[in-house]
Amino acid sequence: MITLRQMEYLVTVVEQGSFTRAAELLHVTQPALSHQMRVLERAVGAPLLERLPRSVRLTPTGRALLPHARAALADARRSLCAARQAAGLEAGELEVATLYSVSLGVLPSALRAWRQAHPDVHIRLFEHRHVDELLAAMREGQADVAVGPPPPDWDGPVRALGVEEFVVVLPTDDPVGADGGGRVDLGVLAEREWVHYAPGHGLADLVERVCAAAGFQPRASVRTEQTASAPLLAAAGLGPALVPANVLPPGFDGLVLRPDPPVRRPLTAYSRRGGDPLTTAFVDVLAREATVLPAHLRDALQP
Amino acid sequence: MITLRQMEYLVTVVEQGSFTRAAELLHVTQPALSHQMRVLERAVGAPLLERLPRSVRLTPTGRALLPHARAALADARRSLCAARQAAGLEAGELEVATLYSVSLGVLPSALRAWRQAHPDVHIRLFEHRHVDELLAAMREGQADVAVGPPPPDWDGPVRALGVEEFVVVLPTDDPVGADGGGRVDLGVLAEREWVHYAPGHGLADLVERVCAAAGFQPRASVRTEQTASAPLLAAAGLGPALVPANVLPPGFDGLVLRPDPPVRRPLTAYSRRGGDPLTTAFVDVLAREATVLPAHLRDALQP
DNA sequence: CGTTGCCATAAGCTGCTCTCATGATCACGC
DNA sequence: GCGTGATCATGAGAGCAGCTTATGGCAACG
Repeated sequence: MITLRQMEYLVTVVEQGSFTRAAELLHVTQPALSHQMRVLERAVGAPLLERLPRSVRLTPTGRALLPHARAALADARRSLCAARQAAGLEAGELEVATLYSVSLGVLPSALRAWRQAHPDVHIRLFEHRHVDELLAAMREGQADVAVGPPPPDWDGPVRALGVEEFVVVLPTDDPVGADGGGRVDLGVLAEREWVHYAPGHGLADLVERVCAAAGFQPRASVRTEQTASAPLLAAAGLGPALVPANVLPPGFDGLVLRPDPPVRRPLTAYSRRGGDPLTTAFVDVLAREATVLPAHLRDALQP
Repeated sequence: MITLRQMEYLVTVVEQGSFTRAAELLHVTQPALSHQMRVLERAVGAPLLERLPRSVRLTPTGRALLPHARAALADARRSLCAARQAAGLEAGELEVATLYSVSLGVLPSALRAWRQAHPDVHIRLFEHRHVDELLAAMREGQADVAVGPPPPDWDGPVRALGVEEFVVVLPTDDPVGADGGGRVDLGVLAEREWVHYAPGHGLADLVERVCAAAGFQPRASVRTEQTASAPLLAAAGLGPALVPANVLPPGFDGLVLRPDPPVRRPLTAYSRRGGDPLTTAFVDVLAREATVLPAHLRDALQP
């Protein structure tokens, strides 16, 4: 059975007159494209393309097939478009409220998937420094959906997205990393000066609460407003920082330790009751695509 | 990206009003169908089907999508049809000449694949008892393509299909099978009465030739005109038979031994020069699909 | 003649598509 | 009300398809 993908590949090769350029456009490698064209030719039973040294041209067989291939691709696009219009998903604007750290760590992958599936639905993002701010804004009707910790006394739909894990960041050569098997008792860092968050920043409260549970109040070497700065400053030697694991990029150059006991924060997507199809669809994409615990740290953080 | 298969599945479910019946028609299981409908609904972002206890009905979203799905499927079929018509592959008659044993062992799988891909191209089969007969018929222009051993002094295209392996068949409890590790020196069977082939049958010559090389002339308990009978008669105890491995069905109830030295016969597809697209396409299918060495004996027969 | 451009092929990895097994829900008949 | 049958959903596992990386072959060009 020939596939829409094969037809799309053929159309692109013909338009570009080159396997190599078509492969680039399609975001696959040339051998994959070459192979699929062969598969398609075998399904038909005759060559569709004539490979010339510096170009590619259609055979008469290929010329007969091409317009129907284009039509099939157009029909497939129209089927999706018509279905989405019927479901109210084709266009519009979706308002998303969240925390700074979430918009840095968890959201990007979900937003990427969403834009791919719904290119004409605009996203408007509201960022908040603190959990309480976020909830208050939602109660006042700020956005269609919020992404944050479970909201107390919320009467609309609440969808669990996963549990964020916090990690301690230090320079690669910090002596605390020499033993402990990738874990650290926060009490060991009681005398350090910490990379802390600015007052009113949601993670400041979390750091205070966690250190208090470990028996000390952290002194700050620096207080940052930007979640993304904290791991960089810590790796540079300004002191330990406690950050959500999901804000660390792959290949982050620093010492990453798990606090013992673990510091975790569940994340949810919550919206108002009687939500529209767009919001529902977005929450579905979030639940599927949000990178709450990034793959490159998942193995290291599991018990 | 939604696929033609998903659309085909949806159309069939809607026409049948039942996942179970649609799955039967499509020759897949119900869970596969159920899963693909879910995948499609996720790609769209909204339900397409409403599952009722004894039936299935379309949602408004599904109703919007369906006509375009039908159109895409129709365009895909037209693309294949148009391409094949341009290539001269859509209809017609193909004449195939071969040996009795080949039409029994090697050809069926290739013909099955051919009929699937080219349902409107009729096959006319000419069977011959002997290699020389086959070649003479082809020289006289009998068929479009012949399947048999390499033809001497043939001036058209010759395509190798693989090498047939011959095996000795005996009853399961024959003492020759007790040692030898699945192999047998034909000389050991010199005093036996053989299940032989009728004079003029191509395999009669081959048996005579092979036994002469082992130093004896076989006596015949029976001479059969039918290649398919030989293994059955041998397994029933009328004597050893030498048959192409590919005529043995899976689960054949008999002792199967490899002659030592091995007895092999290459097979080719040969046709006249300047052959038409249909013949070329058929030879391609043959080269890909012909079961020269069946999978269930392949491991046992390898060195 | 050497270099560059471009497609084909092989090997290996990952994700998709299927099957089988099982569970949940509903309708129907006794 | 209970048992049975029909039907779709979900989970686990196997095999296959589709991809990537590496490499080779061929033709054109300087």
